[in-house]
Amino acid sequence: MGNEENIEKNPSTEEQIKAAARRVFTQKGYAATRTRDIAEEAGINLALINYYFRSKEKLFDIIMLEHIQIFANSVLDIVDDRNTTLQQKLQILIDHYIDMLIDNPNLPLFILNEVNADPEKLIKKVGINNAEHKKLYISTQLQEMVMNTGLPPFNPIHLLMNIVSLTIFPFVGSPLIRNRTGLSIDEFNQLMRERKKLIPIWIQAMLTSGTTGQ
Amino acid sequence: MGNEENIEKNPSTEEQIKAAARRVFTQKGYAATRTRDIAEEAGINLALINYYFRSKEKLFDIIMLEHIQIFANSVLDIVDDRNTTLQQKLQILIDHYIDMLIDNPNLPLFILNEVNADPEKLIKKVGINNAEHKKLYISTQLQEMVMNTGLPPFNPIHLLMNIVSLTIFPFVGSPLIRNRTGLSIDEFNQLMRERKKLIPIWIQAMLTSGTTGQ
DNA sequence: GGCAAATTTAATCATTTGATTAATTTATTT
DNA sequence: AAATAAATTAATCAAATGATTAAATTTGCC
Repeated sequence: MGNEENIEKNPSTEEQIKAAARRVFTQKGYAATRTRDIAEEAGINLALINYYFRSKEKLFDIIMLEHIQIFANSVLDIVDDRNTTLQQKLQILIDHYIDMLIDNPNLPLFILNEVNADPEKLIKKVGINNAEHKKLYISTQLQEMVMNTGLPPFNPIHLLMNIVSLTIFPFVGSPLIRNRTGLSIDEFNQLMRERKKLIPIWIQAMLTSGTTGQ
Repeated sequence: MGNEENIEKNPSTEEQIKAAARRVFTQKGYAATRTRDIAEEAGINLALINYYFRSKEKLFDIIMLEHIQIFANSVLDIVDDRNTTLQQKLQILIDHYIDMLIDNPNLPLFILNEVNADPEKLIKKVGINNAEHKKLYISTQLQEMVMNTGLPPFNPIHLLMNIVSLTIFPFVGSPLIRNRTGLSIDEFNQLMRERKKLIPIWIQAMLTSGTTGQ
């Protein structure tokens, strides 16, 4: 009992707990989640959570890290691909994220909350070290694109915000949207899939509208 | 002691508690907030919270209701004004909301969370009765606008989502954005003020781009 | 089968937390 | 000023909650 090392454990129960924790944490957030909720959801004895994960917080950290990885997953590859145009990258990213969000609809709110609770802690924990700030190929492409349009100097932050807003926000607001419109989950998801085609068009329209920043 | 009626109370302490509760609840959410946090923040004795507000939940409901009212405030008037065009309405709404969000930056995440926790409960509590679904003048204007463009049939939900997304999401993501970009609060707010002019232009660009719905 | 390690369980602990109580202080009324 | 009501405080309660423990059970191994 009470062994400190991870010397070979039954992955089944451990994974059961993680799966339950994933569901409960993501749906209710850290503070509102009771370890007993997780135990019940997983159908296991309460003590097993501490047996396998030492503490509620350690378990949470694991789930959080996984979620961040889901979020960051493959994005670097897409963004740093030298064989795709900017437009192609945008399309691929939006496709990727909307599919991911349909599968994990309450991921964004969960992450936004934890970032809000303590931005430093999360960044540190996940370890998005600023070494990651190496020049990505997409940056070069953005620069070029801005040069090539005869448009007034261009603030890329607005562009980035817009893409992220248009893609993610509807999922964050989905409970309210669905409640007000009466849309079913399937109908809502169908709308989101429509946005895969629409968002790139809208972004393009913004760009050629002549103003995307001061 | 323990009187049940609201027969005249010192508004000072009561308001002090409400102000503290507003800050703490909005910043940490319901579950993570301890009544002791509120008492400390207000600089009053813990028991006074129950003396004035009966329970944590009752106090929370009051704060929440206030917040919703801030959100809904004056919107109906703007939206139902027969003397402004659709474009003017859009501009006024965005101006209004961005100013409000600069003053209350963590209001959206707070509300999104509580809606997410229990959509029914919130709607019921706030009492957005569907009687509110009377025909607003803006609906007529939207219809007309859609008719007047020769564009393919138009899904207003996307348009609404886009306006709300572009306006609100940057505030929800602000901790992350600021952390990543190194922007100060003032610089961030300046960006948001820029968006007052930009969002209507972008929306217009979307509309004339030929596709805003299936 | 028998043994040791790993896993699981039920019971319990110590804190935290929302709430209450009884006593004290302050304000209001007569 | 006395009496009454309102507001405030310190102490405490009961339930909830994260965590631990010791015993029981299961598993893997010879």
